[in-house]
Amino acid sequence: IWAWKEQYEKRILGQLRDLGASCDWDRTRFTLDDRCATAVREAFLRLFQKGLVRRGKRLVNWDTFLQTAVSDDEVFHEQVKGHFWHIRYEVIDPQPGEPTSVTVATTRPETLLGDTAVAVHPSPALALDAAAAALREKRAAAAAKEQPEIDAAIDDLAARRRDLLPHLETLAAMAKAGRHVRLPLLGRAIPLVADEWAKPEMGSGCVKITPAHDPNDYDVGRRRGLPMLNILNPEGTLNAEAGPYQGLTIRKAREKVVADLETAGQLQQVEDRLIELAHSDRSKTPIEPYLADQWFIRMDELAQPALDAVAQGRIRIVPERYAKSYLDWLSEKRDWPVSRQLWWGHRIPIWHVAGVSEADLAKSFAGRDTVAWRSDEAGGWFVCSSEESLGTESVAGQPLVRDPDVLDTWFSSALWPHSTLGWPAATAELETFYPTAALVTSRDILTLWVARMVIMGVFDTGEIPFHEVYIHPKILDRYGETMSKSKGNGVDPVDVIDSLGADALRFALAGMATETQDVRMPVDFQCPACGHLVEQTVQNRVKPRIDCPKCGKPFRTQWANAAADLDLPRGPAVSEKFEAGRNFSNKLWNATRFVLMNLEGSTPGPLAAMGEVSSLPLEDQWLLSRLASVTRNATRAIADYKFAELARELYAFAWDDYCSAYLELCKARLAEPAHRERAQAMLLLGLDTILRLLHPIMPFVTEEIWQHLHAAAGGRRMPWDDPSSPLAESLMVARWPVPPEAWIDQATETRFGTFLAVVSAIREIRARQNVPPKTRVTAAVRASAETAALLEPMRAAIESMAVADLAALGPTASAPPSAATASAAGCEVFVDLAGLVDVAAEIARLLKENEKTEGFLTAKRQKLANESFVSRAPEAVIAKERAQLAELEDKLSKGRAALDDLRRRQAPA
RNA sequence: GGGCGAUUAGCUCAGUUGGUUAGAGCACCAGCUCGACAAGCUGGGGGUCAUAGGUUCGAGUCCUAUAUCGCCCACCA
Repeated sequence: IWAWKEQYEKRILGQLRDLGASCDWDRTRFTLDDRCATAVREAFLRLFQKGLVRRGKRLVNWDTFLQTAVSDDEVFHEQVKGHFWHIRYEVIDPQPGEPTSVTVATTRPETLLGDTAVAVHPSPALALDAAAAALREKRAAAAAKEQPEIDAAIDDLAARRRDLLPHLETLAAMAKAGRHVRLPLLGRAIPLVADEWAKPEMGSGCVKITPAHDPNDYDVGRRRGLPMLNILNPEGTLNAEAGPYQGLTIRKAREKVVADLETAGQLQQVEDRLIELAHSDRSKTPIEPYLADQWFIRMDELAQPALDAVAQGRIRIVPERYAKSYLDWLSEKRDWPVSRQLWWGHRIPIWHVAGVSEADLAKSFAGRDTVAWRSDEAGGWFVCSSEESLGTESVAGQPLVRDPDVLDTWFSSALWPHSTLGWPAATAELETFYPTAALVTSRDILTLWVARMVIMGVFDTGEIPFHEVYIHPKILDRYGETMSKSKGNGVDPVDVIDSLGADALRFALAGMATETQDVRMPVDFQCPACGHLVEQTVQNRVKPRIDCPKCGKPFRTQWANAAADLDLPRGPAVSEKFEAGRNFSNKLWNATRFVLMNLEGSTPGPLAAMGEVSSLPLEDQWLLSRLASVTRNATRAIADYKFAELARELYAFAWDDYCSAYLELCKARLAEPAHRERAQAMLLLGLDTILRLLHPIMPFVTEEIWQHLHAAAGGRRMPWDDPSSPLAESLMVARWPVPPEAWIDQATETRFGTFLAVVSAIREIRARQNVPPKTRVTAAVRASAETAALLEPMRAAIESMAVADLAALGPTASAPPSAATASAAGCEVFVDLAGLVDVAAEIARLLKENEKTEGFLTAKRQKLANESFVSRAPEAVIAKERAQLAELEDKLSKGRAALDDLRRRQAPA
């Protein structure tokens, strides 16, 4: 929304400026009256009444075309051709041996009308030495070809030291003695001051000081207690301070000042040079630094409770490291400038009235606690009120004139937690929902927004506004830059929703929400004609239309505005990042189709009565164990704001465990009437649980599936559902799963892992021997008696999943005469390929495999031979290493035997 | 100038209190349309964990320095 608003604003203002229009803010400004306006006025009045609102001065970036201050991020710098004017200021009553004038150089000669001092460095010799030392250091570190340039600079400094230093020393002494110079053209006497801002290594070593129109000069002015003269009117003409130049525009004034200096003989030199000039992003007009009266909120008292809330842990910031920047920033207790010169916003509820006494005010507003006032220290009064209609009143015949400024957008935002609940009225919502639970936001507004919400929440209600603050990562573009309105590198989420779905978007975003990392998201434009992906680059990302490099047809982008562009088909900005989410939705949908298809003819009821877990088949015990541990991990991930972990855990469980393993196993069971019912129940249990766990990050597809399940299996109950009430109408209000911890069994998961490894080993042999998928093979598994015993019940499953007949399973199982081998989880797997086997390929693979095993074995032996490892490492670690060593030795000997076997077989051929 | 963070596969990212052979998705290679799913299935290749030191039996993980990048703040940290 922000980006769009900016685009419109820029376009409109740019066109106005091109037409030579001027801007009258009093007519364009309007006040915002939303449900928060009352809260804003009330909160401001309370601050005013407590003496926490003050009037003060501030140097702002002034846009003379818009007649408004712009914030730092609305400023861009551009090199322009300009001049450097060297101007002579005469010294008043020079003593013998003193110079009669000083020379300063400026790119903005008209600002001399606002000069209130000329500065020289207090100790020029030291400053020159420091500069020379810095250059020598730089020379030592610099590459050879840069050195001549640095040498020249060092020589220049030496020359300055010789020729200019005595002069500068004299000036520094004069500054300390309180001498003055005469301001050209206006004739005012201004002091010569000593300040480090004047650089002896640059120019004449002297610098003019215009505190009201230059940030550095403003600092000097504050340090030296200089007067600050604003010589500009808001629209960029000179004001009465400029004397004879009053009423001229800056440009005209500059021409006239230069001409007059020339006439007066005070212009010594004019240099051409390129100048880095700040421009307003909104109007493209050069920025004028401008000293303006602003409203401030005093922070000294207000900040402390907000500081304490985080320091004492009543507000928890996640990730924790951000608490530091919050505390550091608040502890400065810097006053908050709240007035803004914008064309929309909440208008400051302060009116000004002059020519009345305090008694008049007291009489006019007698008995009204909605009005407060304070002297403006110039004979008038500032009146603050929570009543919007105050401006229609008058005091002793004098009008109340409202302050033209609006409040900083963060002022109303600071009230958000309580104003949206109805404050200042004591509503039921406020009572029920305040303080809120968690605030989720981006780290760059931690101070701007979060800290101020805490401050204002505590000030207005006496309570902190929330207990936890979650700072989420930011998405960057392919170059690692923050997506921003001015760069135009944003992605419209609606494009993603249109092409891949809202769940794909949300799932992918959750997957990106890791604790530390900001995420790069390369984006492409998708050609609507041919589907070709056009990489979004710095060049094309701000264009309203792009010609597809493949099919040549043009399409429009999100920036299209002209009628001709708007007629083109839209080329959405897409990213493959979201495809995994779309594919996952699809996978869930298809798995559901399988379950529904196999539920036909059954009417599932409560699933609680499944009997002793230990009496269930291995795969069912395994599913329950996985279900319980995944649920536990997912629940914890949500509580800890670890959304990426949540997404990964559920993706892996649903796809690999539920679909690839369990669902495949069920195909055989569903075909047998004796096992069908239990398989149906277990499939439902798994799917239902997955839906509930996924719902927070994939709300739409899970709800849709839930509704379908309602039709087919509305009578089902999970063990954690209330058996006496009907199943939840919507997934949104269904109970979060709470499987018993007792379901979790590590031994079961390990055993099931062995089974999967055996299946995988047979499949691997098939793949590398290019056995067609439907061709049945004969396999044998040599395993310890213990392993064989637990694999025996899975025999049918192995056979169906690996498309194999298991000829032998046990410690004595032997390799068929012509076999390919593989090892899996301590078992040896043989596949009889009778004549089909590619012996040469098998030998090559075994050689490679054995070599790899030997490598590990050598490393392992060395480790265990290392005296310091064996004596210092924990017992468990050493035992583990020994077990691995034994396993590797076993694997190698089997590998070598298989190799010998194959070589013998190959020899006769 | 101050502070915070990052650097791991071609790309985008995980990696728990230091302990098996560092993982995922996409991309890549080979083979597959079997009644859930080609947006899929099965298998595979691919990494000196930015660089240099240090601590440790053991470092992607801890410490120091360097380089590069990002962000916030800047008269006051």
